Amino acid sequence: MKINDSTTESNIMEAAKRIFVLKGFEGARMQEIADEAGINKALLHYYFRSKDKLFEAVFIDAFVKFVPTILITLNSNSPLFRKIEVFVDHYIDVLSKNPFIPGFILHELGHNTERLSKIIRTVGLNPDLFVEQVKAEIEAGSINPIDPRDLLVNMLAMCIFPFVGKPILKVVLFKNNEEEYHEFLNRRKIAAAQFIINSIKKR
Amino acid sequence: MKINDSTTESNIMEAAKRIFVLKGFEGARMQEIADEAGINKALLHYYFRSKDKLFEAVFIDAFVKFVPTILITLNSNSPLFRKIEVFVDHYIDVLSKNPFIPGFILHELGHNTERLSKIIRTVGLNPDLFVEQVKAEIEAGSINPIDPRDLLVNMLAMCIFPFVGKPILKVVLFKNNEEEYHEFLNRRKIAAAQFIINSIKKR
DNA sequence: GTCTATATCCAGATAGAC
DNA sequence: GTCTATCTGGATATAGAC
Repeated sequence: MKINDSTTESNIMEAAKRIFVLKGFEGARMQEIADEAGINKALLHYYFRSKDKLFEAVFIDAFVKFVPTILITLNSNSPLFRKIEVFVDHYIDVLSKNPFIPGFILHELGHNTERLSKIIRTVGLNPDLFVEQVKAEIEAGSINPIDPRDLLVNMLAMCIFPFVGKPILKVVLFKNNEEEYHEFLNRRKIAAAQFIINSIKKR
Repeated sequence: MKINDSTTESNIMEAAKRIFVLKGFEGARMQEIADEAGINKALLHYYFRSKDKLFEAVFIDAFVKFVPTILITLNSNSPLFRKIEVFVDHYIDVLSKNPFIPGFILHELGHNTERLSKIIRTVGLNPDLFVEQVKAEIEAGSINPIDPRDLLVNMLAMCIFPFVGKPILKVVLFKNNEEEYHEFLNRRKIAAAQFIINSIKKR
């Protein structure tokens, strides 16, 4: 495991991550990354041979740091409703601190499917445990029938969409007011979980 | 109103839309657009002065053609549950035929907020009627209490996320199998509406 | 390891013939 | 209106001194 000392290499990685995440691969400039890291372009190429290589390093790092730590809550052994509450709360919390990550990952993944999708497989995201848990609840008759994968997609959608959709939501629903948008996000930590649970709860 | 004859100008617009939507502003090349339109670069600049101008024309066109025609179902005078069903069905249907549009609009909007957000305001998306309808239902006691804006966000999220999240969903949930992903989308036209209605329905 | 200077390439934009 | 040829700027990448 690599330690994140304050070496030049990790400086570059952090700077590159900020720029790439904000502007995307095509939009980012090596000059800008160099400036952000407080060094010059030549040094970027000394540490990472090319823009492509630097990007790939950054993308893998961002992906691995994010997606699994979030999905890990799915593999806990909490009861389903509690798990949903924790998942939504935790997910929205993490994304609030890194609001541009989901757009970044989804955009780059969508424009480099072949090259980057093997990264996903390498990380090995496994929803099986969650799927089984939901199936068990359905068979036990404690929740309404639903395809477990649909449920998972819904949970992801409810958490991620407010961030990728921010520019349009802010204008259309929140008078372009950053404050109102943030209140919305805070409410959402509870409201979204409630919405999901309400839908599958047997009453 | 402009008629879409098969003039050179509209040829360019259509070609540019395909390329821009697929690759984004930064990723698109004027050469590629020219090839797609079966003409040469110089002619692009003859009709639209610059890449910026061409992009803006394309973006406005895509935005205006899409967003309002979808949100129009929100302003019909159907009863709420029926409205949700129609909205979800119609929305997913339209997006299935134009799967890259939401990612395109959201990405570009997020990277050009100042410049493009006035376009949103110009189009004038107005959720007031829907908001009032939901409020009325809540006061009448026919659905569970919910912030109408939250409900709208949830509806959008349930429809849009499967498309922007396709690359990751396909790998993680559908064995990288395009066929399975499409079955998922088809199920979803009904399942998503059901999920939403279940959540707010009083029982 | 880090810098300055430079090479190389490519994309957007223009000139000008037809 | 449409083309070929060309200009120009900017971005990635390399050479080579320190």
